[in-house]
Amino acid sequence: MKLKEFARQLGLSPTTVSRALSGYPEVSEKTRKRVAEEAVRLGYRPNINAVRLVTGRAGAIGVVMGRTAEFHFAEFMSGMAERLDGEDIDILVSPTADRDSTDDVPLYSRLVTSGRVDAVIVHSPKPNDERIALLHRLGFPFLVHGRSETDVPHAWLDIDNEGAVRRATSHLLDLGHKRIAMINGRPGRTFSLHRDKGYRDALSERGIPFDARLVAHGNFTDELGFRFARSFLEQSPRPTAFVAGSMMTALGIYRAVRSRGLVVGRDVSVIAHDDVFPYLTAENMGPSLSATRSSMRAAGARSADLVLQLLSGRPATEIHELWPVELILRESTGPAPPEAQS
Amino acid sequence: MKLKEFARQLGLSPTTVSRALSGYPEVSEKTRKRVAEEAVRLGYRPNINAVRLVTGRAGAIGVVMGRTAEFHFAEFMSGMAERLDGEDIDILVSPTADRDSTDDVPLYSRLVTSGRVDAVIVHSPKPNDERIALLHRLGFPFLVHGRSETDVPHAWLDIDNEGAVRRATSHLLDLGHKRIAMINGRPGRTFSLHRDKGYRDALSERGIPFDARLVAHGNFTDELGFRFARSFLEQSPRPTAFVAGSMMTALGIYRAVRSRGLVVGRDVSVIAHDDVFPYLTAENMGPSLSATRSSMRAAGARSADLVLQLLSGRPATEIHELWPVELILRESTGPAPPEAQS
DNA sequence: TTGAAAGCGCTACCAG
DNA sequence: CTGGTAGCGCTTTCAA
Repeated sequence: MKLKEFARQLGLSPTTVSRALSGYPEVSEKTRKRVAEEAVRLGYRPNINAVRLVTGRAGAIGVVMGRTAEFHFAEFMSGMAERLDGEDIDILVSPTADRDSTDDVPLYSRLVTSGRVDAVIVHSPKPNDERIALLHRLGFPFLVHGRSETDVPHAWLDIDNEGAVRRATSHLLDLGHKRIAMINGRPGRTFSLHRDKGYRDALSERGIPFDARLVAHGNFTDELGFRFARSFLEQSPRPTAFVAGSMMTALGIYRAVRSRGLVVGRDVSVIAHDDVFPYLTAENMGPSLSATRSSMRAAGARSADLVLQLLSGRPATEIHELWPVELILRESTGPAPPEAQS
Repeated sequence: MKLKEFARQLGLSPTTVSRALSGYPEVSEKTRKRVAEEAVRLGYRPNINAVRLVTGRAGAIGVVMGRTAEFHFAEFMSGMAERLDGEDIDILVSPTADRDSTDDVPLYSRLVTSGRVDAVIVHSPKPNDERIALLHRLGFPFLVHGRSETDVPHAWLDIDNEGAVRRATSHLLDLGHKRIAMINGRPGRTFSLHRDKGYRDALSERGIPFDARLVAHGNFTDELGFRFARSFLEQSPRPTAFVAGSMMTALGIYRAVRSRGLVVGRDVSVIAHDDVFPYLTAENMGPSLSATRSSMRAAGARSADLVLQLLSGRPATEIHELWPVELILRESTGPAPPEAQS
């Protein structure tokens, strides 16, 4: 059913029907109501592609899915979907075969010029991120999930990675730990750098020297968590505590600790960052995992919300949100073992 | 830059340019080449919404993201993206706030009539799935990832869940296990039913009676894996082996086994289904996890491929693929402990 | 408050 | 092989 046909059945002009459906003020309440009801009854829905052509809006927000970050990503998108429900805005996942293409500049370029999306969300930026520069140059609306250090003004939403890790590390120091290892995220990303900073600052506050041999960077996989933890535990004296970038990393660390005949929470303490997954919970690990905690789903929902604001004209320079991170203590953290105290 | 303007700069008609860019055969090779080069040079890209309006194609494949299945889902989508790269077809994730909305019929209905997508992929069907009936009724192209038992002819891609679990169970029986528990997926879904069947058939082949107290159904989370495994292990005699529906479930089982002071691979054997995640690997669990294995990413890529075939006219009735599943034995499986043999 | 008509940018039919 | 042109279905001036 087309607009023309539908309008004729109502005895109205296409103009009036269009206005009624779009909620324009100049249509009488009575007419609007009638149109709305009949649309449902007769199953009339405007052709979305015609609407898009004429309005110039794509009706979608673009995201680029990198191969490495995807278990976070699904949660984020889920949150977006939650917020976008009923908004008539879609989420467009940009196809790419690239391995680590979250920062594939040509891809963003294509996405923007293709007219498929009204805005894009940039994930895991670097301090000096080319994607941000590109998007700004093109004058295209975008929101950064994370932070960069670019001069370019832009909208962003981030969690306080630095503060979270500082607190986690300080807490371990409070417990008497002196050799604290950190298995951080991909090198070069701002969130990893912020976490590095939080870690170093906490150490230096207590006058504990930074030891580069206790810090590693890489993707958030159980595999790397295990490998790095194994190698750290071979040092002498070995670390008595770990700060980990993700739940998957923590799984690897737990396994490494056990494989050395040690016990998590007694011989070795672990604090990880928990993005709050429905299928893998810090509380349910054995022993339950102390964690810095911030919901990826909530970030996705709020990001969608902010993009919507951006699209309705709120200046990007006004849109900056830094979320605090909770530190939740469970069984995986305990006092440093006596032999390490000495 | 619009087509008209671009064509004028080339000294050609819009018609010819359009045809050249779309690869129509009636354009001379020379002209086509020139047009293609100039398009890149001048940065001309057809307005996608105009193309969509006039062709009636949406240029996107729709997927509905359920809240519960999402860690599989990201892998699947990643695979789709891999295949769709360069095809000028997007993946559209349909926004929904519903908890378990993978089979939200009104949602599919809206998705189809909205004109946003050319085809949809249906996940985790039930034997008699309403979504399939709906899509068939509407005459809309779709591919089912999984199987149903409906009479409606349709395209599908599935893995051999029944065979996989039959082999896993048989293997455990070969090892002397007699009380084998199964923690399966969501009740009512065809894949869960197929796995149930594989399990029961393997038992009955050996004349071992089916015991409903050893089977549970639910979402694939570590939490449920743990809870079910705990409760099974409280039985007397307790099960000496588990068949698990997912890696997350297996994590929960491992923890439950350990929490009872038992050892996986010695006191209790575990085989799980592994969808092959980059961030959590069966091989890296402790002990390494024996698994039935089939790549979700590969399924996503192939599904996208099949949808493309569907859209280019291949009959849905021809598109049926059943993928075999590997059984990979690692350390989590071993002979039934002697006391259980008796 | 309602309607007529001019496009949005492109494809595809029909001519040449 | 190339070009003119009629729409695709809708929104939005402008006029009534």
